[in-house]
Amino acid sequence: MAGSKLDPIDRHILAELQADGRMTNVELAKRVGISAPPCLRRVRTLEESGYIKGYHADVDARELGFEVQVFAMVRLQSQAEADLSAFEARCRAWPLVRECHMLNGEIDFILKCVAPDLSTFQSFLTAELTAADNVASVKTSLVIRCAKDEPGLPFDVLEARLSKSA
Amino acid sequence: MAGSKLDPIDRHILAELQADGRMTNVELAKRVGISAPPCLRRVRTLEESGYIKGYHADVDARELGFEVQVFAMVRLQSQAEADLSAFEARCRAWPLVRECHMLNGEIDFILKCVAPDLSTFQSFLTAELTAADNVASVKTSLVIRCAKDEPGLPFDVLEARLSKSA
DNA sequence: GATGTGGCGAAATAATATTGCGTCTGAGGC
DNA sequence: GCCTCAGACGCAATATTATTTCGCCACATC
Repeated sequence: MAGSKLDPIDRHILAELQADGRMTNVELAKRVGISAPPCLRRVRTLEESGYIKGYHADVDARELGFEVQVFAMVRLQSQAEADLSAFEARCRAWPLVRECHMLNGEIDFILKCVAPDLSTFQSFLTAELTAADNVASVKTSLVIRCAKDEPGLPFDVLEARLSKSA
Repeated sequence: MAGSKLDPIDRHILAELQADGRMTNVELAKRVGISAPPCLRRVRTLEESGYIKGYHADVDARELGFEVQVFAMVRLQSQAEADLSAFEARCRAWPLVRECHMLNGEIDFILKCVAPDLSTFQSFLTAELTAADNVASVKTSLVIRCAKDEPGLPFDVLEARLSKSA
């Protein structure tokens, strides 16, 4: 099973750094119950082995002037691999598109977009997204409000699972 | 306009910390072109005023055993505020639900969910989500692959906008 | 029971964060 | 035009943290 190369201390470290990525190493060591040097070694190992992909400040979108958040459900005309890849590459190049997931079912892609205001998004939608090659249809839904936006993963679910299989 | 209380250096700090939240203050100061003490003062101010909501390690979901990611489109029977809030509260309590956004249009909510495997998600879907009070219908779409998942905001868009209005 | 591997922690050192303070610049009042 | 003051800067000093070094112990292998 994936993740089983990690011991409980490693998972504890990941959970703590997921919750507060700027915690000092001494504080982290205290919380997971080991001393600072081995704790730092574990963190470095987790970083190098890819368990930790990076650290990011969580910046308030509204405060910064990004008032609008939109989900766009995209259907393509062709689902040939070359066409899927081409669309993904286009998404990566659009700064307003923050996430692009390929889905099963009738919708091919779901995009999470941000914009400073509605007109900026509308311009993007009509001039770029809908107009792009191979795009059959785009259905957009404005985010009215956000009830939950937890970064990362539920470590409690993971722990429960591992204790069962043990 | 929102964000205009920030000068270019502040925005530069936000952009850098969004890209690498664990950058040392001396490195950050070097990049934004001021000395360390005022740089740290600015970071603290940005944290206290809520521009920076927190810092998080980005943990690899697959490596940790979360193989499955799903978007769930939920419609409710009643859209009265009390019923909306009740559903949101339930979402906050479900660990597999990482994001819950209220949308305009025919879909009331979109949920981003993770799970260790498909059967775990199916159990959650049938026993919890679909079975919850006031839920009229749930349409789920499995994420086949993720082409883009950028944390945070496009600062280049913001800078372009501000330079135009100047 | 010898031996090697891996992880731990104490101590020392290097780097970083943080505080205190003197200086400069720009806005507003006289 | 000049004075004053608030805000922000940078230097230098100090406190805290990160990082390296090294010896010790537990466990698995033979």
